[in-house]
Amino acid sequence: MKGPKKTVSSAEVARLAGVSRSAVSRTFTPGAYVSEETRRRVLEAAEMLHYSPNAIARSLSKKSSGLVGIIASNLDNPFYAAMLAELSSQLQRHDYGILLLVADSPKLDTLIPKLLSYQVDGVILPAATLSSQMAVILQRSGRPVVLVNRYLRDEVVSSVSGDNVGGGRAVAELLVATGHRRIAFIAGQDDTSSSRDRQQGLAEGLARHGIAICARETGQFNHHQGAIAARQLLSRYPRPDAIFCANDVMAMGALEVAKVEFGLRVPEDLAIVGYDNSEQAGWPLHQLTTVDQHLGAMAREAVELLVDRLRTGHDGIEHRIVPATLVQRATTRRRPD
Amino acid sequence: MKGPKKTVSSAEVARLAGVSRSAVSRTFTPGAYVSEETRRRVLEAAEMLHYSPNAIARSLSKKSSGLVGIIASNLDNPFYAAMLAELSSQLQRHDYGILLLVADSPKLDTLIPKLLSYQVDGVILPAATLSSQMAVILQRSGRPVVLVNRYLRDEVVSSVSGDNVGGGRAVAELLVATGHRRIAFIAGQDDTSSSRDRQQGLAEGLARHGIAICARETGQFNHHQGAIAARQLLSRYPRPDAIFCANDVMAMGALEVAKVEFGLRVPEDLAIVGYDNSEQAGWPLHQLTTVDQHLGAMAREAVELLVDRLRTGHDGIEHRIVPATLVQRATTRRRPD
DNA sequence: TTGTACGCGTTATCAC
DNA sequence: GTGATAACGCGTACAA
Repeated sequence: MKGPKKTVSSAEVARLAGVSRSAVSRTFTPGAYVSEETRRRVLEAAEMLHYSPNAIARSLSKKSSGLVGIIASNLDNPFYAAMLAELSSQLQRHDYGILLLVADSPKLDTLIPKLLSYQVDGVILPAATLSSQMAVILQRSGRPVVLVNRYLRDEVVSSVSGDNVGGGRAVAELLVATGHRRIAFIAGQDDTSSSRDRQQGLAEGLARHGIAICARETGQFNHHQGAIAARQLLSRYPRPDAIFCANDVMAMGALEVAKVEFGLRVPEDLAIVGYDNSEQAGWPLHQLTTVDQHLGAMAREAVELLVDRLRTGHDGIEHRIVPATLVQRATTRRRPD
Repeated sequence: MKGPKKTVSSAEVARLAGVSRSAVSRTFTPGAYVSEETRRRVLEAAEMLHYSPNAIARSLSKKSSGLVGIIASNLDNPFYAAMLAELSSQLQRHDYGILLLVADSPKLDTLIPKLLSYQVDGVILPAATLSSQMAVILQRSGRPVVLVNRYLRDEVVSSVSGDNVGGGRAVAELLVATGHRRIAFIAGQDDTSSSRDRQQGLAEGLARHGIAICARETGQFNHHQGAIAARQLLSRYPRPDAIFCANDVMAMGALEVAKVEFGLRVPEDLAIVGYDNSEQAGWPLHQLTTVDQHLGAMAREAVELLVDRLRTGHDGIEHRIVPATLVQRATTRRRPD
């Protein structure tokens, strides 16, 4: 029993069913006028021929592909891997297909036009580090674009992000309440809004208690650089008594350096806080205090935002912020009540 | 400066350049007969109009979409996240677009036809756990299909996987050489070839020294279940002195249980070995001995296999195996030389 | 080398 | 309700 090597078209179904191509088309178009009788005959013929409508042809005719482009990157970071899965899931729920572009490749510039050439209806960019220039190029193509976990200063493109400032503030409050005074920050990449805002939130929160961030290093959002940054910070004198990292991966790097290399007890000698509440953060060996970004909600909002633009056709820029929640675990001291 | 809201076609370019549509088409078709003169004029006109060929229309005309479907799953497992990134990168290198399907969603059955309706030229399935039935459905659609990290008994569909048997054997040799005799195994999902083969390799390797696997639990390839499985194993009497897990994530779960709950010293009291050599396995806090699958090579082979089928049109079933390498770290004792 | 004409599979429009 | 017919944007024999 071999399947249909050759592609079978609506014309053949029409012929077999003894109707016109239009009838076939209507049968497969939800909410179109077809009598029960013809519908039945068409479906029967389609079944026999293993027919199913050609989405490519439909796209051409409808001038809309039903495809959404996702430009992913940093899939080695669990947060972005999970984000991709969540976005895909949401888009699939809305019946959109997904054209994936992984941006870690060098020749990204040539890949974007390629994505566009497939007539994607819209684009989602879940990325802290993609050049902002890219978003503008996409926007210029006339399709709705939504940035996730990052925004642009000039607000020229829609975005959904977590409340990074609020998250940073919550961390500040926790650290101060648990007796810390020398608080350091490990940033991600400098030009990302997420890292910048988390730092700002921390600074603001500390300022309320007359404290300033005592030191700062950059960790590029990855484990290795995070470890290096921590090494720098912990070599200072006086040593910080708390480190807030712009994401979990860096925090785990810092945690390792603190325990393994400096023999510090966490949280007695040093408190460490991450950001993202990735699955690993909850594992017994880490028990990392962190901030939950509510990744699922972010994905939902992003897709909703995009789908709304797609359905209604209006093209307003919108900027949504999803609240963040502090998750206390074992890398910070218990807060006195 | 707004971009082209309306889609611009080759006809308009042709008119502006004073040539026929064919000339435009040829200009954008690598290796077609166009004089330098016309090519220049066409490109100039195209530039002015911001024209770029419509891949959807081309697909319809050429009866080939240039799209490859990837059905991903378990993106929370770093191995599969990395695999997706690597496959994408390779496909992009070969100039293929990627239609992504994330299979964790419930209504997968309705999603596959959707994928097919976009006329993907081929499909890659990087998945240990996807139902084998699905692969057959895809195969039946007449498109080349490549399974990654899994194969089917009846060999009816092409595949690329790691040398799981060899990897298991290498682990057995290491454990025996470092003095272990009571060796347990934590399996992934039972019906997956990868888990099955790793166990078989272990069993074979041990058998050479007259040893049998002393106990076995199932951990579903995830951290939580891996921890539960380890809890079971370590509660037995006599306690195993080594545990081999079918992947790293489960091994890290086991490691935590051993250290935190049972207060065991690793590797003195208990050796633990994982599989995948994921990035986390190398982190200082884990230092997990594991087996490197050479994920990059697997992805390369898979794409090569598919692209070859696509270009040449021949449809032979092929089964490739990528060698695995043991990576010794701190969760096993030093091997005496 | 260039242009004409047709086909790709579908949907939209309009008479019937 | 139904069936011709014209788009949709492009590749490509074929003839010139």
